[in-house]
Parts: sequence; structure tokens; C-alpha cells
Amino acid sequence: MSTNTVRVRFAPSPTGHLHIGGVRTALFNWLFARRHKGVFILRIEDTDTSRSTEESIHGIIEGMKWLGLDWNEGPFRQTERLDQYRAHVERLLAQGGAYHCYCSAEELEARRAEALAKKQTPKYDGRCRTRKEPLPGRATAVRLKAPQTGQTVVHDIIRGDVVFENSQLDDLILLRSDGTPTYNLCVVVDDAEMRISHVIRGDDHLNNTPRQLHLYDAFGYEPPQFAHVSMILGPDKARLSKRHGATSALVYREMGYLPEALLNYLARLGWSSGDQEIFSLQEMIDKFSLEQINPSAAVFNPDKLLWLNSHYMKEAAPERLAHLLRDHYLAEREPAARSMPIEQAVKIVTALRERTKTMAEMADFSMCYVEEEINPEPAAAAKFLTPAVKPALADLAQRLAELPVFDEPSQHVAFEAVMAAHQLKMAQLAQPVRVALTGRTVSPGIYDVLQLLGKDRVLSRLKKALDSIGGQTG
RNA sequence: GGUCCCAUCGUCUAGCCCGGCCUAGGACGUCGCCCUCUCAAGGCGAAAACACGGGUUCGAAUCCCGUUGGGACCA
Repeated sequence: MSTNTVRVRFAPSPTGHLHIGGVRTALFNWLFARRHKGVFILRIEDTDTSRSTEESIHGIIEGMKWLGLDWNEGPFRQTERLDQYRAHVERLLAQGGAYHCYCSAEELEARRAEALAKKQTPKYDGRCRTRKEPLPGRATAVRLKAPQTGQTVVHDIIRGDVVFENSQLDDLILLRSDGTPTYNLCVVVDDAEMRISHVIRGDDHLNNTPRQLHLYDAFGYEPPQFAHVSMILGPDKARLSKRHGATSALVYREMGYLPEALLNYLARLGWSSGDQEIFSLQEMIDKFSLEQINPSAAVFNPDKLLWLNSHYMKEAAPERLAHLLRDHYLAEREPAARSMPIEQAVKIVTALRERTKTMAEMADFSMCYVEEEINPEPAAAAKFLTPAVKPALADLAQRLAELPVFDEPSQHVAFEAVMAAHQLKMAQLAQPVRVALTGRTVSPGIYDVLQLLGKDRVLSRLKKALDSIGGQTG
């Protein structure tokens, strides 16, 4: 295989749901891989067994599949590669590139607290670095013998060169005293062995990068290129988290967002291509470049995501939305909806997608076309189903019942006749009819409503409404 | 506290690298008008930003320095 092949990875820790910040990182990696006809790898960083769960792994994979972020290799799991990490450490130890450290976590913590108290930078003092004889009876961690002078420069594609003084970096722990490998070790071993060409990750890892570079050096590996993407912030400019609202990709699915809307939104958060706002997946792939990524952090804006979602709902094939609506969003509200003819679902989608911004909202507005009977909202009924309009409604019911063909032109004639006979304007007639038929004051055009319900339900709901109105009869 | 990153409308951004075309463009949101059987959608229009201070230069949003503010990591 050519050494020029782009190989990138998304490496989430399965300690929670698939976070939308993670989705953006995954998307940038995926776009970069597709753009360069490279390889996208999914790697599960599950070495922290106390916090990793199978449930999280399933959630991550399900989320990735929902979004269409398909991977070429993996999912690999770090817990299946522990031998690799240990072997690398053994090798380093044998070469003198690492050493045993006998300091206990408690001692280190005490020294750190002491340093902080003296307003000094807490940093490992390297006291075990030159120890010749092992201390018997003490658990040992393994540390990297890192350079203590000079500088380490991270050549970041997004930020340019970032310089670190080696004197500021301490000898990082490779293996803890309980034998478990640390994050930096695993990442470097995996990225090297998986021949990752570009590490595209959150900039919360920028500070880890010089240490990782030391590790690449120690192992004799050529380091990859780095691109550190800034964080996604909440409205208060703090890192986006649960307290800012939904952060799980799959929760956005439940809220009725389309995957292409989320992807388009996340792509434009930190990346741009001129003034373009709407990108198909293929356009994103064609135009994506790491150099165009904005180095500054971005605030997550739910309103814009919502706008994009409504845009994509209007763009999508009605049949696709109809299946989604019926089999997912409606079915979870009313299982009987599964038996709805797909043509009916298509009609509902066509009538509602201009006025609802999510699939969940569409489902809520669809219920009155799914259920056999409805109970109008009390406030709407009180305002529009009044004795004053009762004669007109009765007249309309009569005329609609007598229509030989229940189509829009005929319905139109009936409405015109009722308006003329009762001296009513369209608004005065349509609103009561709307409330009688849908139970609320907001709906698609009244003729669309008639079509969606069909003659039987129209007549029965009009009758029910008429019966509910007190006062004069007929 | 130390290290590192960042800084254009409320928000996402174009412009910045290669100073003049910038009386700073687009988008979301907001407001107004039009359309209208409701709500939307759609159309038209408006308000709204170069964090601050010094340089460099004929000229700086664009280059340099500092300040301030925010963020991340060490934890």
C-alpha cells in the first residue's frame, strides 16, 4: 500500500452517548478520508474499564450508522490490544527509553499539592529516573524518559506551529502501577500501528501532543500530521455539555432531526466554504479541506440547526419522510399507525412539511389524521365552535354529505355556497371547520384537511362538533 | 497557578496567510411590510460586528507588540 494513503480515525471513549462534538470530529475525519479516497477507521478507546460500557459502544455505533458515517476498518477496541501496549513498553524499557517509577499515587498527589501551595508548577521531579536498584515491595509504574531540554514543535494544520518547552513537560506515565496502559501510550501505539496519516481531533488534546511526539520519537515511529479542531461551546461559552440541552446524536434523532441536517449544521460549525450554507454530502466531500477549518471555538446554535432541518424536510423525497413518519415517529405514539397506507402518509407529509420543523413535530400534528376520533382543544372550541356559526356548519355538513364526488372542486363549491347563504367570509367559516375537523386552530389548508380525513371522518367530526354546540338547533 | 489555544453583527461565518476592490458580504435569529382560510412556507426590507491600546505603512479587519476577555489542559 502506498505510504501516501490518507488514513484517519475517530476514536471515542465509550463512557457516554455519542456527543455531537464527537460527531463533528468524526465528520471531519470522515470527510477528509472521503475527499482523499482514504481510509476511515473507528477505534473504541475503552481502556478505562471503570467508565466504559457496552451500552455506550452500541450507542456510538448506532449513531454513526444513523448518520451514515461509515468506516472502512474497525471498530477496534483498545482492550483487545493490551498486549501491544505492554510489548511496546517492554521494548522501551529494554532500550533504556523508559524507567520504573516507585512513587505512589499518594506521594505524587502530596507533592503536587505542595507545589501548588508554593505556587509552583506541579510537575514530576524525575526522582526515579536515575534509580539503579529497584525498591522491593513497591508497585511500579513505568515512565517515559522524555527530553528535558530544548523545544518540541507541533506542526498543526489548523493552528500552525505550536511550540512547547520540554522543560515544562514531565516524564509521562506509560503503565500505571496496576499495569494498565495510559491514554497517551495507547493512542500513540494505535495511531502508529494503524498507520494513521492525519490525527484530526479536539483541541483539548493539543497539550498532549508534544508528549505524544516524544513517544513517537522513543518508539522510532514517524509521527502523523495533526489538526486540532476547536471545541463546541454552549451559549455561555463554556464547553457544550448536558446542562446546555441535548448533546447526544441519537437524542436528535428522537427529536425528529434528519441526519443530513445535523451533518450539514456540524460541518458549518467551524468549517466553511465561502458563503455557502447548504451542502449535500457530496458537496462537503468535494469542498472539504482542513485548512478551511476555523481555529476559534464555536457556539452551538439550535435555531440554525432547526432551520436546516426544516430545509431538508422540504427537500427530502416525500416517500422517504412518509416511511420515517409512519414507521418511527407515529408508530411510537400510536402503534396502529403502522397499518396506515403509505399513500396516506405521503399526503400527510406533503401537507405538513411546510409547517413543521422536525419529524417529531410533524408526528404530533399528524395525530388528528391518524386517529378515528378527536377531542378539540377546549380553548379553540370555545372560541370558534359557537352557536352563531352552528347554522353555517350544519349547512356545510349537509352540502358536503350530498356531494356525489368528494373532491376539492366540489368542496370548494359547497364552501362558496355556505359563505354566500350565511354572509360569511372564508376566515369566518374556515376556522370553525378547522377546529371541528382537527381540534386545533392551526392546520394545513382546509381543503387539504378534507382530503386527508376523507368524507366519513369529515362528516362525523362535523356532526360531533355540531352536537357539542349548545343553544339553537339546526 | 503554570502551559497552550482563541478573539469580525446576539450566533455561525466571508474577508485575514498574499495590506487598498470593505461606506465589512452571506446565513440563522429578531423586527417591519407583502401574500393569506389558520399556522407556516415564500417574497421584499431594516436594525445589528472588525475587543481595546500602541506601532509598521501613503493606507490595516488584514502585519507586529502589548492589554483585556474567553477556552482547554495540567486535574
